Amino acid sequence: MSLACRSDAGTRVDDAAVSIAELTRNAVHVLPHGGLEEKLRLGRPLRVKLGIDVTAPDVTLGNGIPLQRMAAFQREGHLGVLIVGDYTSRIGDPSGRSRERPMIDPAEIDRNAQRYFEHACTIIDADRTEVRFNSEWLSELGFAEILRLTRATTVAQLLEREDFAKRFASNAPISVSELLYPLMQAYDSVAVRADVELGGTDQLFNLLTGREVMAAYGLEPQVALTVVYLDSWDGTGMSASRGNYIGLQEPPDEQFGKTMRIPDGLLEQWYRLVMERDGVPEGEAMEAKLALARFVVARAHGEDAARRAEEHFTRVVREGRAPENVPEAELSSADPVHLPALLAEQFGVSTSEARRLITQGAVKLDGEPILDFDVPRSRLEGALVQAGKRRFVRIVTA
RNA sequence: GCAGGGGUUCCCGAGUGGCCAAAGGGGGCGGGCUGUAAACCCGCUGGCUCAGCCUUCAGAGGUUCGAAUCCUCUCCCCUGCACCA
Repeated sequence: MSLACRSDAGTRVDDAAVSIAELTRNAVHVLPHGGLEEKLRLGRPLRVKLGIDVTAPDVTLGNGIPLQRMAAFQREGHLGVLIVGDYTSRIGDPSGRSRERPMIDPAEIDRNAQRYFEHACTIIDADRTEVRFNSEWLSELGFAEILRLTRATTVAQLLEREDFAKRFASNAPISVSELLYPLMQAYDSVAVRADVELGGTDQLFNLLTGREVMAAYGLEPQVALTVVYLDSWDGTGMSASRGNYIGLQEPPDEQFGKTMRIPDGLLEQWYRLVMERDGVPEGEAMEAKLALARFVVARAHGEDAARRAEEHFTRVVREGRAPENVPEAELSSADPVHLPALLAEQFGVSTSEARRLITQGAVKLDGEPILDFDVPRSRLEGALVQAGKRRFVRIVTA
């Protein structure tokens, strides 16, 4: 595996006025107390670990929150270590109900890891990041070694994890392999000699188990640093599996539009977590949200893209006009043209749905609603076809 | 292994022989209002050149004029009990 970005270069560590506050910004737990200060006093680049999920289709803005912490460490000269749980995901979660779920094949994991890394690099510093696959060490473990690992903790301790505790209390099943999960993750910390491990608040238990296990292996335990979760426009945590996410590398217009969709009540949280600003500027919520959207796009795609995305948003969404660059499509030779088929092809909907859109008056030809399924070719040539507010296509003659 | 409870359309969840492409809610889409916010209102939400036809209620058979609903077998999930290292 050749992930391009490994470098131990630049070991500048300012031990003095390093801002702990900056490193622990938006942190919920930093354990143990004083642990981070102690690590920093070592005067060498710290190894800051973060486990990443390569089964998900995209890297989200929510994933970006811990990545931003990693970036903060990197700015101080420390090293980020991204752990790809390829081995862990190969084991799979046996409690899942989808029996069919095929093991993700290694090639796909590689692709996803590469993509994750590229996306993450909009936030973190590629030159100070190491990407490791945990199969590298986990696949080497023999049974005796695994038993040694399990001796680092006890069932009672593992059962303290909240979801385990709940399930245990309610007699819901807990598989042994699930119980082993935290241990595998902990072993990763041993393998990469982590000084700090980052994670969402739900990871606290796993991060602390990492400390236990490291100690059992005679290593200085890592510092556990958890950060707040980012809520999405539906008020629940942003997650790739729920589909309520903004991808770090989504097209600018998408990122902009989705950001504008968040409820005003989330502005304060997003300013704090995403922009790392302490307060929302005075004035219209709308203005604050526009600034936020610009920030999100600019970080991923640059200032120019952010400006264009805002222009696009203003033009298409606020003013209801057609965008500047409308994709073009050619007509097949039929006459009259069957509109549902055209819409289905151009906008990726079923013809049944296309029919519904037409029936509901959502489809417009040059701004005029059209209610017919079949339209004369002549009427379409050169016309701007619109479905709803956001889907446009220009018909061109070949 | 034994006993019981389950598997319904994107999700939750009703439905126990015809009125079922399947209640209700969520989500999504379209529209109104607007700031692609919130709140509220209306419509749509399996597929198909669509007043009709086709494919869905874990899977395979069967009963019936007719099955998501009844029977048989299979698969899977859950709960309890047992067994074993």
